[in-house]
Amino acid sequence: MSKAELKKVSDTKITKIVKKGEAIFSEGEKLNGVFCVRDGVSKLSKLSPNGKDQIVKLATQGAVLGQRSVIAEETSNLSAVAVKDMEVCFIPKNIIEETLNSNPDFAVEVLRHMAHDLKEADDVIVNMSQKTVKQRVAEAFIYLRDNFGEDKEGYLSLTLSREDIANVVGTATESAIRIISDFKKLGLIKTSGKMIGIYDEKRLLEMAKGH
Amino acid sequence: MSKAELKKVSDTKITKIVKKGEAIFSEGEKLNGVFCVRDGVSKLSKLSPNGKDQIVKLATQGAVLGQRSVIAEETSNLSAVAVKDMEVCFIPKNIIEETLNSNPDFAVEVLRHMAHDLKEADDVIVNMSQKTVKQRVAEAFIYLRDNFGEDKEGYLSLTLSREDIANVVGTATESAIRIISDFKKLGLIKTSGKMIGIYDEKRLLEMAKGH
DNA sequence: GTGAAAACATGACAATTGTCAGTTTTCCTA
DNA sequence: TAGGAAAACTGACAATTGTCATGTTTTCAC
Repeated sequence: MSKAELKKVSDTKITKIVKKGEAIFSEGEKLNGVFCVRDGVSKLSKLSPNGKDQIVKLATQGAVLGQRSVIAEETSNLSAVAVKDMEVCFIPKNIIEETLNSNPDFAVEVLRHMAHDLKEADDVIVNMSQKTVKQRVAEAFIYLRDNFGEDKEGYLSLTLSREDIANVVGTATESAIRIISDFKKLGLIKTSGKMIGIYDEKRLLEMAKGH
Repeated sequence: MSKAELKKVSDTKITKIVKKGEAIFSEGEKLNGVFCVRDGVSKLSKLSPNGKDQIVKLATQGAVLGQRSVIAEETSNLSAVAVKDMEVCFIPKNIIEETLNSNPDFAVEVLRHMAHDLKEADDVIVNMSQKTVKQRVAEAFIYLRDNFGEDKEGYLSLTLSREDIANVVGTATESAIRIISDFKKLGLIKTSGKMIGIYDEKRLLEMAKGH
């Protein structure tokens, strides 16, 4: 089963609407299938012992949620909550398992995909531990632009709350807000309400790399 | 090919000795196979832009290194350096690929393994971003004890330099050293040269969770 | 054994980041 | 569209962490 075939399967399945703020699944939940994202954006986060949510990944169109847990036959280690109204479809566990066992190509494709996720996770670890909050915020904006695009006025298409930005970056909401203000004063970005637009990509990139 | 069969294959291969401090492979290198750890311990680390090394994982007996890169057909995103004399064996890429394509069970097993690694990576991300350095150091000692054991005098079997400890935890070497001194003063651990032993596991665990 | 290099340790200080306690703005619903 | 809740913002301060400079101990090759 190729990606195209998988898509075909997912096309035939009934899709479900998930409104912004609603959960698709929660940490610790046993999943009996995976979810394909047809539209919208979901944040995948994990609650830390101190009560804060760390966002580990943002998933959009084409992403598959819950794969890891279904394959490892474990409860989910992450929660999935929509940050933009979503359309998702569900593929039951047994279909996944059957296909995995019968079709090596499919397994290898999933494997490749997971290998890629693992590399990304390694990169996040290094960023988290070796970069300053300011650098991580700068990087986050570039990431959001590259992955979700911007509208005609130059604002990021994906609008996250300040709290969500802080949770992506792994810092206190107040710190994130302060840094956003600083960036605005420095002319690196512009804001309008909660929307954020990149003005000076070059300097923002320099900032992300550290001066 | 089951894990046992894989082990058999690896047993027939010529093993190589890697001395403490020597590299098995480096970041950016193209790998034409994977390495099975027969004995010893390797650190998997990634250089951050500011020149510091972040240790992402410690691999010991039974671990397979380079899997991710071979599967994704990418250069390695990590360096592997021995922190304790090692014995490793090499399995060429083409054998891995053939087996992956012909044997669904093998692919599924590798998949499971990678799913597990991915979960661990998510946990590390949360720890890095949401815990204090002190909490992370405490956690590191417990991790080292649980995964590598301790000798009869109660010292951790795996002795890392203070610098390596700092690189696991993602902090400055001086900060790590200071915290180790504090823990010693508090009676949580004992030290003898660079060796470290856990005295009060309960309080160390409390420390790791945050008070 | 001995001397040099590396690793460990400590002090002083500055920079970063978090917390708490508010005020202002925005957004949504009735 | 008014009113109330949630989100965004700001200031003051404390805690954490990094940096630099320096002294001490350990390690290891000769």
